[in-house]
Amino acid sequence: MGRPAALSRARIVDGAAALVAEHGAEALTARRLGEALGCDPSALYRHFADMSEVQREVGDHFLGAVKVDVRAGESWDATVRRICVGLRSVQLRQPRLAALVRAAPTRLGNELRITDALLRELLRGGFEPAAAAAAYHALIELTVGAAAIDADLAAEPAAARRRAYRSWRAHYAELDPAEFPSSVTVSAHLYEGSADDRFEFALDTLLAGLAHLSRFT
Amino acid sequence: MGRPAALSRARIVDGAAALVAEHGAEALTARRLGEALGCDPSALYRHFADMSEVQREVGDHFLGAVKVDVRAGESWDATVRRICVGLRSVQLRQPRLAALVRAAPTRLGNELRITDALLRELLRGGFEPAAAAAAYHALIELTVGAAAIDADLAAEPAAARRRAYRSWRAHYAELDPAEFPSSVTVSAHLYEGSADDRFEFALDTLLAGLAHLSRFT
DNA sequence: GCCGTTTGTCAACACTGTTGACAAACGATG
DNA sequence: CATCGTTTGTCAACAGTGTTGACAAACGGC
Repeated sequence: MGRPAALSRARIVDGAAALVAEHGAEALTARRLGEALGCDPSALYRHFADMSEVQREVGDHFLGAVKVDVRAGESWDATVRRICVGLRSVQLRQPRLAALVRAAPTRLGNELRITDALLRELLRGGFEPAAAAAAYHALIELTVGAAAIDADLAAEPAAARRRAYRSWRAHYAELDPAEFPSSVTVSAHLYEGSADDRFEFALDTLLAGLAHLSRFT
Repeated sequence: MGRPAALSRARIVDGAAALVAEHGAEALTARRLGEALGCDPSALYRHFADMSEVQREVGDHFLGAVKVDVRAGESWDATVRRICVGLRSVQLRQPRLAALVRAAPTRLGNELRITDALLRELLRGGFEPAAAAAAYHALIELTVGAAAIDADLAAEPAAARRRAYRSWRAHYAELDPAEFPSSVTVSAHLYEGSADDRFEFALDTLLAGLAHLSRFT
């Protein structure tokens, strides 16, 4: 019944993911996606309510790269750390898409997988369900949030990133010491090292704080 | 020399801030701003390189609402907490603008004020400059990052927020226990309470972790 | 063979940021 | 006083964006 479907949700998401992988998330527009799929842009609306629905699915598609397997002998906090670092790296690779996934949980396959793995490790680490939920939210806020901050610059080549950090550092160093004394004092260490270093320090510190809340400590 | 300027950076920023305060950040477009100021949209480009420059200045304008004063007898971590909570509340009030300010530090007046106050408290709290910088970055990543996550929903009325949280919680509760056992176990506590509660738990836990790194402990 | 449904096409609408050519209005100069 | 150069705002246009409603093609069931 009805004209045979050349398109499907799966074909559209695949095409969209390929487009994003090759030309970046800003290339994911109705017209470019239609061109890539050999159809009119408006045909997409037969399968998705709007473009943001396509973006959500593509976002979850990329979350598939995050490894959440259990490893024998690995402590709960080491596993949590590994999952958060992996989640961050995926989000940094597709900054614009990450922006769409972070506001609300997509509750699609890959996101559920990651959520369940984090909760699994927290329960294993001696957190009661209520404490595990609180710890989960704290970890996600830091991980996804920090990725949101670092995403734009992460898209630039490493040399440009270092240049930006150096220029910001210099800016703080040259402030008026009377008005911004602490900034001038600390300036040499602001934006020192990589964004990954800074995130991992924050994550380790948060995990240390969380560890004190476990039943096992 | 030259035609007298009816516009100025200050007038444009004021008009833009008023526009944002009344109609939200998505109303900040060249055409609407031109209309509000009674000039052609293209006149803005005589004073700003592009619209993102206007947005940065408006973003910093709103940061003026964050109180960073010192209070006699308040511990360093209590002050840091207060500043972070204040910063978050401003960012939640103007979610779209916050998105533009977070990728790179604007290094404009109000942002510098907040940065200096946080560093001041960390130095007072017994952190060496390098440690203070690391702690500052961790606090900013959590605060600004979490705001990025919560911003969209924060724009909705409280009833809609609670409805969204309840619906997500229900979704986790109804997952297949064989595939997502931990999610089902914890589901009753996911997205429990307000986003502010969750943020403040994360902030307190991070601050507890940081406190162990101070010279004074 | 017709009918209804599904599905893709096409043209249009209402937006967006941005640019280049033009004109008005001023201060300084001859 | 007239002229010149500079500054500043206006206008029209370009190249995009998401989205919608009318239309036509292609199929399964009757």
